[in-house]
Amino acid sequence: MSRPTIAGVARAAGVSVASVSRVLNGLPATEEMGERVRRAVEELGYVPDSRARSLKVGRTFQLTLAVADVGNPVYVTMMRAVEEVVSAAGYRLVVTTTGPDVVDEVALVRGMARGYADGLVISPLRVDDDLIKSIRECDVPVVVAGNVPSSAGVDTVRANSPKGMLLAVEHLLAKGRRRIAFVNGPVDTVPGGARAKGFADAMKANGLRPVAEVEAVDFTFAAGREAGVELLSGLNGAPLDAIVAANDLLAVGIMHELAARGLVVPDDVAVIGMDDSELAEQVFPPLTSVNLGSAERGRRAAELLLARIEDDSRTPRRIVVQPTLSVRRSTP
Amino acid sequence: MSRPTIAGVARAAGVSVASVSRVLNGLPATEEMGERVRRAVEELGYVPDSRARSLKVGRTFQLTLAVADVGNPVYVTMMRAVEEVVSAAGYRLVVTTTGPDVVDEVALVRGMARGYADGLVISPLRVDDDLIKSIRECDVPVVVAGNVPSSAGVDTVRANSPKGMLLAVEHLLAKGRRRIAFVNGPVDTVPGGARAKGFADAMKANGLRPVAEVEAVDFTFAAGREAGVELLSGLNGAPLDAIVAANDLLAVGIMHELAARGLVVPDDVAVIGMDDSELAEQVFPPLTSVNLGSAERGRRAAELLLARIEDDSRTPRRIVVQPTLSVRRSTP
DNA sequence: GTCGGGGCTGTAAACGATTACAAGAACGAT
DNA sequence: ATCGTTCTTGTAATCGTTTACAGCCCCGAC
Repeated sequence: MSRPTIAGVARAAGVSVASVSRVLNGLPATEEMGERVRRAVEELGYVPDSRARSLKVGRTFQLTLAVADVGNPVYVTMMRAVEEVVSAAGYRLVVTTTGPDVVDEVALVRGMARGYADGLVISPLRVDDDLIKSIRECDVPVVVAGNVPSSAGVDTVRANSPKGMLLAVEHLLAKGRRRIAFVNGPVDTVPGGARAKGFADAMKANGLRPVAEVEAVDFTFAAGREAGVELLSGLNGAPLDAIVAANDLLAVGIMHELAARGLVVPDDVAVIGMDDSELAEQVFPPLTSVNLGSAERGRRAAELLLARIEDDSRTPRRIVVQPTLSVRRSTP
Repeated sequence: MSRPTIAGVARAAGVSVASVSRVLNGLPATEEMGERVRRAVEELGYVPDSRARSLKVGRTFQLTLAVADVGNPVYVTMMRAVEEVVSAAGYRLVVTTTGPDVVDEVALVRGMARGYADGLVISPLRVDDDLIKSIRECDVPVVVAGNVPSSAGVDTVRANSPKGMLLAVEHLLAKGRRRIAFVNGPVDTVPGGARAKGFADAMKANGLRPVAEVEAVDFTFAAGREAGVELLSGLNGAPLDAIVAANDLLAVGIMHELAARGLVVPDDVAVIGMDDSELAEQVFPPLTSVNLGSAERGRRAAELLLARIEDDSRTPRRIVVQPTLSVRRSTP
C-alpha cells in the first residue's frame, strides 16, 4: 500500500534494480527491457525518491533564492528572472525569506551545508564579516545579489547605486527642481548605505545641498509614510520641490503623506523612487523610478551560479549592472 | 577537505557513530560523551546532511506553498501567514510558483511524491479532475487554499466569495450607486468562477442588473488596464457610477484607465477591489476592498496541514472564512 | 571450433544518517 | 559473592537510490 520503491518495480518487471535505474535514466538497454520496466513503473505508479537519489548523486537539482522580504515588489522582479534562468537549466527554484537580521542570513547560508540545494542566490540586506565568512566556507556555491567588498572574494552581481542616484538628481535638475530631500531606508543596510553615499555624491557633483534627509526604519510602505510625516513636519517652512526615495515602497508611502497634506505630485513636489518595480507603474501618479536592473541582476546572478556549479574553480566574478531611468508622471 | 560526515566526527571523538547521532539528537548520554562529541563537531565544522537524515527518518521538515503568481500581492499576505505558522512548528517553508496552467499544478502535486517536502499548501487557479485525483493520491498531505467540490474529499480552506460580493454590492448601494459594472478575471478559474456567480447573485438579490461585465485575460494589472479600456469604450454612453473588480490588481488597472479618461474616483466612479492586499492601501486613492481573509486562510491552511501531518486519518475538513469590507477612499 | 570482444544485465557496495539490538559496566539487593 | 537492574555504548541493519564490477551471451574472425 505504501509507496513503491525501485525494488518493487524490479520485482514486478522481473528484472534487477540496476536495470530499472538504467532504463529510467536513459542508459542503454534492450527494447524489451525498456518496455517491461516502463510498464511496471506505470502500473505501480512508481516515482523515484529524490532524497535517496540526491543522497547518492550528491545533487538535489534545487536552487535557492533568499530574499529579505517577499512583500517588497523589487524581489518579485528578481525572482521572475532567476526562476526563468534556473528552470531552463533543469533546476527547481525554491524561495525562502530571511527577514532583516543578518544572523538569520548567516544561519541560512550555514544551513545550505545540510544539502537542501545545490546553490544559493542571496540578496542580503545587511552584511557583516560573519556572513562573508559563512559564504566563503559554504560547501555549495553562493552568489550574492548585492554589494559586498571585493576583498570578500565571492561572486556578486550588484547595482550601481551612485550612478542611479546621479540619474535621479540630474533628472530633477533638468526639470528645474533644486530643493531636493532624500528619504533613505536604514543606513546600516547594504542598499541604505550605498544609496546614502550615492545621493550625497550626486548632490555634491551638482553643487547642491539636500533640503532634508530622513532615515526610515525599514524599506516598507508604512515606514515611508512615517518618514513622510517626519520629513514634512520637520521642514519648518523650508521650500521643497522634490523628494528622492531609496526605493519604490518608501516613495509611495511618502506620496500618501504628501497627498494627505494637500500637496500634489508632481506640481508641488516631484517624487522619484528606486527599483522600478511593478508597483511604480501601479500607483497614481505612476512613479518615476530608477531602474537598478533587478531583472538583469537576477538573470546574471542565476547564470553566475550555474556557471560556478559547473566549474567551482573559476575566479570570483563581480558584475555590475548599469541603471536607467524610467520616467513617469511623478516628475514633471 | 570535503565535508565531514558523522563517521569522521565519530573517529575524531573516538566514539561510535551511534553515540554522535544520539548526542546530536539530545538522547541521553554521559556528560563526558557529550563534551567529546560537541568538541569534535565544533572542530570539524560538522553539519548533518539533511538528505541522508530525511531518507532515514522519512521526513524533510520542509513544507511547500505553491501559488500561481508571485506578482499578485494577495499571495504575499497568505505567504506571510503560512510562514509564521509553519516556522513556529519547526518547519522550513519553501515557496514555488506554478503558473496559470493546471497541468503544471498537477505536475507539482505528483512531484511531491518524490519526497521534496512533508506537505503542501496549494492555491490553485484552475482545478480539474486530474488535479483532484493527484491530490488524493499524493503520498504527502495536501491542503487546498481555494474552492474545490466537497465531493473531492480533501482538506480545504476557502473564501466566501458570494458573501464578499454581497458586501461590495451593498456597500455601493448604501452609498447610492446603482449603475454597477463588473470586471472579472478568467471565468474558467476557481476564483473567477466563484466571483462571477457571487456577483450575479448579489445583484439579483438587490434587484439590480449590471451595467456591463467584462472578463480580463488574467488577474494582473495589465489585464485590468485592458479590461478598463474594453469596459469604458463599450459603454456607449450608458451611465456608470461604480465598478467591482475581482481582485485588487484588476481594480488598480481599471483606476488607471479611468484616470486616463479624466474620470475621478470615487466622485464619478466608485471602485471596489477584492483581496484587500497591501496594494489596496498603497494606491491612490486607497482602494476599498473586500477582505477575503487571505491571512486567515493562510493560517488555517497551514494549521490544517500540520494537523494532517500529525494524524492522517482525520476526516477531511472544509473551512470557510468570512469576508469583511475594508472601506477606503475609492468609494464615497 | 575456439577465442576475443562488445553489449546487456545482475550483484553488491556505496551515499550519510538513524535506531533496534546486544553487550558491557556499574551498582544495589539478596 | 551472586544475581538482576538499569544505564550507556557499540555493532550493524536500514532507508531508496546509483554505479563499479563481474558475469553472461552472442557474434564475428581466425
